[in-house]
Amino acid sequence: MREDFAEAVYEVAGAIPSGSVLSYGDIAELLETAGPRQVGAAMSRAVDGTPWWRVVRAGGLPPRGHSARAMPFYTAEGTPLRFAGRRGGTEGSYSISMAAARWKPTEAQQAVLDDIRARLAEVSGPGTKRSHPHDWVGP
DNA sequence: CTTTTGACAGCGT
DNA sequence: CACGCTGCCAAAA
Repeated sequence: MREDFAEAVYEVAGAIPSGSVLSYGDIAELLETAGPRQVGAAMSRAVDGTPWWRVVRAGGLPPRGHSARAMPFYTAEGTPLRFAGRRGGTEGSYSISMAAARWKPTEAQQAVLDDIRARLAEVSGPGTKRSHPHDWVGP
């Protein structure tokens, strides 16, 4: 049943509740497949309707080249932000308070995420997987 | 098959 | 705090 990596990423993104966020790395870790860059690559091709602004960089910075477009969503959803300088209105430079905004899934939500991961792993199950005998670190 | 390419992460300067 | 470098890993060329 062919679950694309990108598909899995979109499902996870869609599972993030309003007002919360996950980092690219978080999602990569969740899926136990690939790394942050693949998640970013997938998000860049996300279809309209995907809550892309809820997937941010580890440091709390919004997706490259999309900070301005993301801002309204954060203010609307009440996502905890921090502003540079916090002196007057230096807007344009802001970031998300990861400590406060980072999504902490409940058990039920975690189960859903696990399911997504499992379906993704199904693709590279026994048989289709080819080990990498290449990277042995040798004595 | 090899090479290039990212909406990244982490550390050093 | 702002760059710059290196590591990363799957997909596309």
